[in-house]
Amino acid sequence: MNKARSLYRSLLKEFGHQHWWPADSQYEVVVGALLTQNTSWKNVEKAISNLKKAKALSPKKILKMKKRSLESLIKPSGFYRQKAERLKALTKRYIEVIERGAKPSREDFLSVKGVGKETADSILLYAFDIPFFVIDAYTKRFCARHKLFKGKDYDDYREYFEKNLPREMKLYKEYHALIVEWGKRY
DNA sequence: GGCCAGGACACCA
DNA sequence: TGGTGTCATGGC
Repeated sequence: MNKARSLYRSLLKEFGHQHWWPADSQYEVVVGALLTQNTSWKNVEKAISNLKKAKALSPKKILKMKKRSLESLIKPSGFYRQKAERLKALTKRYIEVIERGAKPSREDFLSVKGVGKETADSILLYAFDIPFFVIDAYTKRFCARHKLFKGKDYDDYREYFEKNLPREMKLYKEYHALIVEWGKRY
């Protein structure tokens, strides 16, 4: 067993299953992926709760809603002006992807302003069940701390994990969630 | 009361 | 390509 796999086993043993991504629908995952950018999940929960209470957590509602109204609902998640703008753009793309029917590509979401690699991969993995390994600041710290891998940029790290793990969507989901949990503690 | 969160982008050299 | 400023709220 390689080091990436054995570290996964220790994380799972220490923290247990994380049950990511907590959401009632696929679209809710997409919304959460954008709102959680550089933001604690607690604050994202408040924003999503506001959207639910306003019965606005659907692609059509979000698109139809006035930007000011959307801003006030997602305010707790911070950066609310740009997030309102970007959430609308992402939602528009999401609808196109769904209506097209075919499996979404990374570029489908990466090309949306405000969606970078981590957010795009989070959407592909957690909303669409497509095995892209999600990299974040914790992951890089995790690699350094355990002398697992030293990469140059995002895709270096992603490829490292994807080459050293079986290509299983459920494993990718759990591993990333565990690394985040690890990162909060250490 | 300061620090930072489940980032991304613009602008600069 | 690398470094820095900006966006903003709420929890600890």
